[in-house]
Amino acid sequence: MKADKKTNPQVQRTRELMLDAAADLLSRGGPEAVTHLHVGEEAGVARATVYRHWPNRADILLDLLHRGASMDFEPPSVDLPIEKRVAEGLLAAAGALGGAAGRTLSAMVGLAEWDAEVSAALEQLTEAGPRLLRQMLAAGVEAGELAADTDVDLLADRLIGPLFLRRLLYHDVLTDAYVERLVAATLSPHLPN
Amino acid sequence: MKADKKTNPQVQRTRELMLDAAADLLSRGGPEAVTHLHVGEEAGVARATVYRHWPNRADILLDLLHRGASMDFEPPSVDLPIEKRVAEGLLAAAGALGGAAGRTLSAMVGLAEWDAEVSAALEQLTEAGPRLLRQMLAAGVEAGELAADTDVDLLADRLIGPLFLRRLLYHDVLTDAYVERLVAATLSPHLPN
DNA sequence: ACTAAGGCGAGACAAACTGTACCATCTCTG
DNA sequence: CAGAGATGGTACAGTTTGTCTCGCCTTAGT
Repeated sequence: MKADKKTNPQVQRTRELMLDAAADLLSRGGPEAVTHLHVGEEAGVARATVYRHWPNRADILLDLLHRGASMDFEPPSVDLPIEKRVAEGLLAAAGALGGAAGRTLSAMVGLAEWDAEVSAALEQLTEAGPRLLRQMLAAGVEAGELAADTDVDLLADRLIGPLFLRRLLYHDVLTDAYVERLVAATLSPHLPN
Repeated sequence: MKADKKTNPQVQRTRELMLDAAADLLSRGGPEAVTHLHVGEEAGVARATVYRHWPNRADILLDLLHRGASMDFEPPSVDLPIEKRVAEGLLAAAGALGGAAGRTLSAMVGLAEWDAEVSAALEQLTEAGPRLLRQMLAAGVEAGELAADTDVDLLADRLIGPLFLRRLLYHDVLTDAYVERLVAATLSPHLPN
């Protein structure tokens, strides 16, 4: 037997080169710029090689998204009050949205509407952030920091929704002040005091 | 002189035919399906004619979006309490998002990130809904239905954001129950009672 | 180090798509 | 009715897409 595709260093090398090029193209020119031709040129790789790795253009984008799924947020220290913990998490998310991740997300939103696979990838990708937030909120409820009848899912939507709205639709920069005002306004009614 | 392009019925006829076809293509196959070739075939119009009306593909989409900018919402009756008025408006918006307008919006979000003209059109298009909502909220503040120190812009974001989040990112259907829970949770702390 | 398996580079190729030009025909305006 | 102009249909060159082949190079196992 020969080397497995997943361990062959030659395959991995060209694959990384091509994905780097594709990520750059996506960030600079949007999904339509990610073609086999462009990726090959940008990566210094034969066009046929790009086709060998990904028969369809959508496959390139999917791999790109799965690769960039490192949207992992650190759970903040538990010592802080719930407001600070939530604000910290949302600030990290807001920062990520401001960079390349925001552009990638825009691209995915536009693609996911008509491509089931991209839609599934988007679902998987966007689940990470909210899940951590829901865990934080659920912990807050359990600890009595939030009202016992709090609807955690809805509260998570109400915290994340405005950030996506301003970033994706309004193309606004998400300032720290905005996030803090949002957290304060959304969370304070649920606080016991 | 001959007829103006804007009043010539021949021009208007083919233009409407092509825009109808383009709208159908956009809804069924996304922005990439809207090509001069496809629009011509779908509209039963010569390909050259499509080029005569719009030299670039982006121009077709822009006209499509400006045409579909009839996202006008009726201001609800003033007799109802502020919660009901807001809920009514958001329910109308949620309904619109569930149909073709939602798909169009998805497409625009994906395009606006890399196309300044589409971005401007999106801004114009998405300003209508929030503006009416802000007016409703401002009227509520003025009438004493909402706390005097209410941040109207932020409150509007907090009402609209979750809807966009669930529709565009999670691909969920926006149920009436969800909208009502959202309005109740978001608005109740600002009510005077 | 040697060898066989297999990925890669380079090019050829047909097919489809893009953008433009031309002209005969049809429609609108006055 | 007549002229201006828009459309249909076709032709054309240039580009892009997808597939294939062949010789070279890297890799894994001996």
